[in-house]
Amino acid sequence: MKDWLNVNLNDPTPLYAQLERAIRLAIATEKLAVGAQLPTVRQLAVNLKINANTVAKVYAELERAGLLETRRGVGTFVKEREAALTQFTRKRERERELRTLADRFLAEATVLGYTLDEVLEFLSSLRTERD
Amino acid sequence: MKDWLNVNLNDPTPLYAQLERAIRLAIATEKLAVGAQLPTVRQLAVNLKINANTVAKVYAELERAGLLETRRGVGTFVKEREAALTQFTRKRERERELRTLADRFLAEATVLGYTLDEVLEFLSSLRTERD
DNA sequence: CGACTTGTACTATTGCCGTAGTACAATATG
DNA sequence: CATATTGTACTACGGCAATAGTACAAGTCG
Repeated sequence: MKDWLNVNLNDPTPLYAQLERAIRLAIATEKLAVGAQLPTVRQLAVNLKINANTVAKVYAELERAGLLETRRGVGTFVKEREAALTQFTRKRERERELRTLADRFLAEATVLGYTLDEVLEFLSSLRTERD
Repeated sequence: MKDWLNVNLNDPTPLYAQLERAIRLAIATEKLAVGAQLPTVRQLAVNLKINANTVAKVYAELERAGLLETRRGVGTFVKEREAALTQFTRKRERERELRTLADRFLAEATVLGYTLDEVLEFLSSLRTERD
């Protein structure tokens, strides 16, 4: 359960950045629905085996960004507002971001020993098995 | 000229990690062919506006990984791949990891508004992008 | 009210990334 | 041989990520 929100200690990317990405992604893909409660700061820290401060900073940052809403003594929840942001980004920007994502993904895949062709083949196979 | 091998200072990912990724990717996509010479440590440092030590560490790391070969007073070159390296981990395991990477990548691309087909097309274009 | 839960705010400390500068080692070249 | 070029090694330093611990603030609930 709760396999979203994971963090990789081997990844050189800072934990706070990984966690923020994970939460943003979970919200965007609606694995975290609007109004849903996130794990408490302390609980998530224990789950991910990271420090509570790190989690707290991410929550605070995401609240500043308008994605989350926190109520003391209650918990942290997914706020209503969203969606417009990604659509309003320009085409060039989106392309650049896709490029970044692809670079990361391919680099990680090649570390596993896959060639570019093999990765492409794998992704192609996903196309058929999806809806 | 040489638009591969770039680094983003805004990205929270450490520079050395970004650079390592970029080089691995360039090799995988054969923008850096086997035997090709990489920029010198100092030159690349100037180009990317980062410190020479950072570049040197990446080169050293990639040599340890068996991807590069360095000859003092000459330069750093792409080594011939042995390909047997990756057989250490089990196939099932590698497949599962690739699946995880792919899922995340596709989810993020989807958030950007891309379809699976568009992503595939984009990745395919990387293969033939040779200049 | 009082105990509990939740998020927030500090301080202190450790460790690594990245920079800066310098010196050295090995090789090519004239 | 002398010099330039290339990679390597080392020290020192600043900055920030992350940990650890503690205390506080603002709610909930019995």
